[in-house]
Amino acid sequence: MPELPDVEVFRRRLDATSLRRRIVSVAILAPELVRDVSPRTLKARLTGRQFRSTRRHGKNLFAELSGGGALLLHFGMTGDLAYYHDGEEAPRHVRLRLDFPGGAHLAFDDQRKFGRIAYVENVETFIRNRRLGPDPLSPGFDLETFRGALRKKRGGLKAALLDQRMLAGIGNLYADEILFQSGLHPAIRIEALADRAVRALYRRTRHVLEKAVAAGVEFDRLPRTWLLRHRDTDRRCPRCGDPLARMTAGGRTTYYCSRDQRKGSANKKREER
DNA sequence: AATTCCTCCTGATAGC
DNA sequence: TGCTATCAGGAGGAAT
Repeated sequence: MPELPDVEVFRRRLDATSLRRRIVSVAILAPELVRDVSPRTLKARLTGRQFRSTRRHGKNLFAELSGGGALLLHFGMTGDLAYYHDGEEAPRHVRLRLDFPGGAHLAFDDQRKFGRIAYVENVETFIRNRRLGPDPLSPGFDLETFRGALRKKRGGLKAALLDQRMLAGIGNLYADEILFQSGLHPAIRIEALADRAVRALYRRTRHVLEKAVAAGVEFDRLPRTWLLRHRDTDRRCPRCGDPLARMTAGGRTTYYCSRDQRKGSANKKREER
């Protein structure tokens, strides 16, 4: 589930609940999710410390520790970050649990166990080594940065949007949404994009991600004019009412409107809102 | 370099 | 009701 907007919501949740509180104990319930360090080392790095600040790059959440280093969480397909107290219902698939004084807990929940838990010494180094592309909601993400990212890739547009080395943070749902709002076909070749299309794509990328964050990723609060309100319900284009087309792009199920999302430059200009 | 396929894991749902 | 097949908001690796 978690794409950039979800992870941003998790980050804010961590900020609102768990900063500057002593981690009194740590439970690693799924040691196989721990990467790069041993579960034992991770536990030692966390116990007795506190989180000083958080950062996010794409779908990666970093909780920076007092005394250096950071806990890295990647949420895979089904990850969630929950905060709860003793007596409240705990999430069902807790893989990592941090305990704070007074019976408060921060839990990494992940049904399918595709998530990752790690300790990183330096956030910048991690991002560089991973070759992650720029984060579309970071302050420096301007049109030129976007153009630069696109230049590194060729081939199908949606597959490129999903590539975390081109841009970090876009997943299957938001890729479809961005393409829909940009009026671009998922399989259009990057090298065939007109400059006007590149600019629309840039604007829509930021718009979609910002609005999703602002809505707290509650789909009910997003406009019905958005594709993602329809892909699991009536499967009709909110713009023209046609049934949505379905294809595979970048190895993922893709919904789009074959009337409103074209490969050529024949699109008539439009932007909602 | 791009594309396709497979794999990791668990659960919900559709179809028979 | 019970069974099986399919699918799922991620991503890394292998083969072509």
